[in-house]
Amino acid sequence: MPPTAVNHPLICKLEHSAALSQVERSALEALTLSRRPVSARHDIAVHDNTDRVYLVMSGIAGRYKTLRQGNRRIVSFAVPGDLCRMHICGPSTRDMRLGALTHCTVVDIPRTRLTELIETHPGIAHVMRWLAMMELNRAREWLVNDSRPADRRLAHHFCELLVCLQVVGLANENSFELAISQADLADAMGISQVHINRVLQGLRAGDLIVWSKSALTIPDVERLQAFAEFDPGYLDLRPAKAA
Amino acid sequence: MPPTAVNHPLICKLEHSAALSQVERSALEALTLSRRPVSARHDIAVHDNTDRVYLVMSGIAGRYKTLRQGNRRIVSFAVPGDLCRMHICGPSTRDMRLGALTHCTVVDIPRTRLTELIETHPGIAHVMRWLAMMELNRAREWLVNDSRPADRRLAHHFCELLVCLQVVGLANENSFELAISQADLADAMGISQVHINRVLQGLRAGDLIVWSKSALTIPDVERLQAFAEFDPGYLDLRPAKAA
DNA sequence: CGATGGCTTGAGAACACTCAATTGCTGTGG
DNA sequence: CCACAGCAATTGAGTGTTCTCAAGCCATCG
Repeated sequence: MPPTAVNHPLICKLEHSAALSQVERSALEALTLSRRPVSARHDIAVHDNTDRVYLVMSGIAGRYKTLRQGNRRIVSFAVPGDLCRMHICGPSTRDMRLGALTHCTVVDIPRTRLTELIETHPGIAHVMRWLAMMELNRAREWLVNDSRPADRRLAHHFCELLVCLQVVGLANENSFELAISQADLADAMGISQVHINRVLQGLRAGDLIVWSKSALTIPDVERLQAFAEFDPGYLDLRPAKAA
Repeated sequence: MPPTAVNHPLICKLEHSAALSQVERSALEALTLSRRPVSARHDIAVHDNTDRVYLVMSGIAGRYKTLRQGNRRIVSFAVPGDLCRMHICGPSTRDMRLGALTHCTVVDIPRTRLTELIETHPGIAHVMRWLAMMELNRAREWLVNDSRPADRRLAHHFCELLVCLQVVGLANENSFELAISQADLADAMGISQVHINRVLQGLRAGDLIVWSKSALTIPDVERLQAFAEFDPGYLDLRPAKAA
């Protein structure tokens, strides 16, 4: 197999939906040559610039909005392979921001070039539709998750991260690197920093997770999934990559 | 102007994104001839049937999921003109349900016929992409909303409902019919029935809303929007319908 | 008249918040 | 090597929100 499919998180992820032709893979790869570092706690997207799409190549970013009261709500994580600001029209989402939670490497993609690719390559158009749908499923799953008690909610996030990082080869069977802060996690769950600390301690005490030195390990994945009521179906990933 | 555009909620809503040709309007209309009543508290969608899309013509429905613990979380409302179960692939969303909150009239649309329309009419394809994007924006806005205190959160839902119903001509400047129960509202907000009752009393006491006899009136729309921190930008509706 | 479904109220417990202080780690400059 | 600043994690204490359980009320409908 070509090394590009393995190393390139976007292609890696998209091919969990449907296989791409070699031409399509190359076209996508050509889009993502020039990379740019973004340090933690800095915004990736220029606020009112809507003619660019951003691809995360490494690190973890977050789509978020800051409320008048001052608290920030992260509405989704963007891990390597995730395209951001795809779905924008007019001045609509001008107050939804995109920031790096850890140090990130990103690619700026002109929206027009991506549109061209979609119009000329049916395979790319197909996987992009799949992407939009999966993002919607994911957002609604986060809403459902918001109704769960905090400990199960947090567990659910960990389960989702595990699967999403496995897709791009950044997690093994039961662990992955997670360098974000507790404050970021709190903002993603909609609870306070003090409280997430105590919830984390609860999960640790129950041997559901081990999180030290930026490495998160899940001793018993099935047990954590059962605890979180996690069912990966909504991510709609094919069981395995059939080269 | 033709009466169909005024009376048909789906066309009415889609034309807030971009104008459709007369041929496209007729094609959509032809899809939605046979209507079916669904009484309150009954599911609209057959659980594991994924080859149909549902269009709400009257009443209010909700997309929801029931958690193990027994509580139900509504992740979005479907008002007249809303297409449901558009975005499904594989067995993914098998546990996300679609139920009528009030008495509803719905149209069952074979997914294949809608796909045909999208493939043959570029205008329809365009507005469908807009629709998917708006649903994602909306879901993320609900997530942000979940971080607000309960009274502001409820106010935000009312503001959104007002705009969405105005789009299809089911709300006037500051009021609309709202026949759903407090329990439904509670499930949409992720709080208990007892609590929503008290939050409602708070909004009523502050003269922010009047809700009696299934009619919701907002005495001062700007004041409620300010209270809820509501900005309709995420719905991406054009200011007015230009015939 | 009784049944039903929805709304309202009370009371105590559980959960999550804020404020504030402490600890530990890490990189930097002297 | 130490002092220091900055950031993240932790802990305590008191407060406020939201929950559950339970009962009562009020329409509507047969």
